[in-house]
Amino acid sequence: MARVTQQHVDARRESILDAAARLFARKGVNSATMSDIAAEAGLSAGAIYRYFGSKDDLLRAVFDEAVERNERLFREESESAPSPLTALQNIGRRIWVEHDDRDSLICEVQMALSAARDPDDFGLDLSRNRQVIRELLKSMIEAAQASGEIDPYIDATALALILQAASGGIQTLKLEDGDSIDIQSAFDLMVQMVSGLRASSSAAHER
Amino acid sequence: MARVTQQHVDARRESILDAAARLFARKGVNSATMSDIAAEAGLSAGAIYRYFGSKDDLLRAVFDEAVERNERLFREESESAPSPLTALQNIGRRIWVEHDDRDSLICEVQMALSAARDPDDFGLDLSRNRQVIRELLKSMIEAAQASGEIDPYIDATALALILQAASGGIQTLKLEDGDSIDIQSAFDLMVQMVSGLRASSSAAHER
Amino acid sequence: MARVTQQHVDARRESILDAAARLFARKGVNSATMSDIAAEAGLSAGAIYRYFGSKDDLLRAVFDEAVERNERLFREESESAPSPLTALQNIGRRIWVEHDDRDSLICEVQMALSAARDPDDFGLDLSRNRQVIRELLKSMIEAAQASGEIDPYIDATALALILQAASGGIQTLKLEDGDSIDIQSAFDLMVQMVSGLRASSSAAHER
Amino acid sequence: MARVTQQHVDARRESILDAAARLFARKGVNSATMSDIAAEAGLSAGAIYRYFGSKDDLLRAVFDEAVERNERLFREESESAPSPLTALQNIGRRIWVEHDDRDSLICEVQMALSAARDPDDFGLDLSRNRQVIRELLKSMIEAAQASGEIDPYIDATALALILQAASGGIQTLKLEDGDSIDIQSAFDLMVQMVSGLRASSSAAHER
DNA sequence: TATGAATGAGTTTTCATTCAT
DNA sequence: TATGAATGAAAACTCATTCAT
Repeated sequence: MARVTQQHVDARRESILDAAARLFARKGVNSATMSDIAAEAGLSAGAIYRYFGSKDDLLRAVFDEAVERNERLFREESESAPSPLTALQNIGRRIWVEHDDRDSLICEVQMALSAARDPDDFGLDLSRNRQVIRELLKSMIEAAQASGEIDPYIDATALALILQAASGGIQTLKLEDGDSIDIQSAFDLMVQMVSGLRASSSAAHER
Repeated sequence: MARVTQQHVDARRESILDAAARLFARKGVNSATMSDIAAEAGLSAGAIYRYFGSKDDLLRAVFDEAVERNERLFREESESAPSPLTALQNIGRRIWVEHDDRDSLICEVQMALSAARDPDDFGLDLSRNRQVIRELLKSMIEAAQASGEIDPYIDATALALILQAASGGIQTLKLEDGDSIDIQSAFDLMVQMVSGLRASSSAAHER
Repeated sequence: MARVTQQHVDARRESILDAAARLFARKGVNSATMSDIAAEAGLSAGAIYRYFGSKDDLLRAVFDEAVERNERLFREESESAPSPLTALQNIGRRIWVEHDDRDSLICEVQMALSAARDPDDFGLDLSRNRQVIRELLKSMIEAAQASGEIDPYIDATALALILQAASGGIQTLKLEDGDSIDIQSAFDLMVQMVSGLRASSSAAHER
Repeated sequence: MARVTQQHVDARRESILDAAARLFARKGVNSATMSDIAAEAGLSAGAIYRYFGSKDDLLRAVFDEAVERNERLFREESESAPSPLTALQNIGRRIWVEHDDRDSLICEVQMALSAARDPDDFGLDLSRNRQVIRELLKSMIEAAQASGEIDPYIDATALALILQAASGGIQTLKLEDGDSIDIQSAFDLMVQMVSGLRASSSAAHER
């Protein structure tokens, strides 16, 4: 296998990362053994160590990739969308509705991680990442408020938190109860609820 | 030793259950060791086995209790509230805002469980439980629609799913990022968004 | 085993330390497995971890104890002996001739350690310890020179090095070829060689 | 490929043997991995197996070569030296003072081996080898006694043991504390101590 | 009943060895 | 011949569970 160059190595790395993300999300970080992951990737346990120094390294890599995907998602949509609200909707659609196996992991992995690990280890990074996302959401909401798409009297921070919570929750439910759920309808309704905030503006700032 | 009556036994059982729930939520099911739990309950590791046959039994008991609490929560509120929407709001408030350590576990434990276990074991029960909750929510929403508190053209199933997802997500965020979050504002906004569905009804059923 | 107090715990710790020292010396640090050590101590592998956090901890403990024994040996003899040379001889005798299994490990363990480990880990401590011993030997030799027991023209540093080398070497040989060796005669001759340095003084400082 | 002749194969074998000896001595037999050795020899791990059937084979080969070098050392010196004592001194000098990396391994390797391996495997050979060396030393000492260079009342066996022990010990110290040691002075003193045995003869056999 | 020492099965990790290229 | 990816058999370590006290 002397000729199996970088390309092959990269592909392997990817497939391990993929398998790990899948299993971390499915079984939890602790329950997913290196053997499980190796099997899922079509390898023996020991082989993984050629690509990742330890289970923790692998975990970190999965996490980093999830973070990166998330950022890319936000960046792409906010750059290409015609308006802030549209951007928000597109991001929401991609998280709620459209997704391959890999995309769905963006949030699950983080939740699985946080549920399964000592906060001292990863917790800070996870928490920081969630906060960053919340800030991004808040900025987009404020932009939408500035452009008149969302009621300016709404508490942007609170809305960002709700969107994050609902998205996270939906990911978990999709992952676990996948078949018995009609995501599309839920997403449409969510959009409607956010849009509805325009009409109810007077009620809002009088509370 | 005959004097160590049922009362004492029950108290011990309770405190173990309590400690277990706390630790399962805090560290994840796998990372919480029997010794951890015993220490948290003020016992030695071996003693737990007098009250629960195995860690799995304990896990199951914690789960069952969480389910039971959840049911009690719904029952109490729907019986005492003056209207369906108020009931929903009260339930929401108790889940989002008011809660002692124990209550906050209602959802976390479920998430922790689902994140940490092989779906073959617990998954079905968890999934079934979540479905039951969704049905309950749906019934309450439909009741609110019947009484004119919520726009009747709204998809009750979708709303139930959103409420469940958001509540679950909020629990996780509270558990992990607790300090940096303003739950009360988020809850108020959530209430407003659900209420807002009344005003936007015409838009909704024309989609 | 609730009543098995500190005394029992200490005894266990001792016996594990004992077994570990024996096996480290006999098979080398790497080849001596935790199971080996446990078996030698009459335990299962896992049990050791109740007393020592890791194999490295155990190694360190064995090392520390060896150092301590060594120091005690030097201290006792140099305090109680009637003269510096006698002290040196007594120390020598205890290292070369008299010794139970445990004492013989004083040096072997250090050699086994150094032979089997990455110098980055333990090497510095080992080296420092050996240097300390050499300094002690040198001081004793100089005292003997001051009191006229050893030729003052002898290079005390060089003699200390020789004594340390010979003692270390002897320990290894004893450990490995034990039965086929007549230690007593070798020790007597060594004493004679050191004593002989008195007579050859003139030759020495004329070189 | 037919051109890659015996010459090339032998050179490769030599360089692997060299690398292995160096690493066995430096890191210990267990800690030196086949990859380490291969890298040190400028090869890949798998390639070694073209020259040595297994790590154990390689170990054995290193050992055998060390033995052979040792024997050659003794043979050369005892043949070329003008007198038995001079031969002993020359051998000593080559072991204590002069040596390239490879020569210094003569003893270290044996010590590393013995420290790192189950006595059942190699131990016997090692022990036998050491005994052979001791016998050689003894013969040379006896020759020196016969020629009047060393006091005939000295116990030749005991002196051989001391020389072997001191040489072995020195090798270890040199390997590990190399820089902080003045070998030359120690060697000179050792020579002096052996020579001194001439003068102290009367004292010796009267003890 | 409670303790906590001990066991043993399971998990991560390492590395000699094999083998497709 | 040489490579280095992959395997698989240990070895370190963890922890649910048992049991003598």
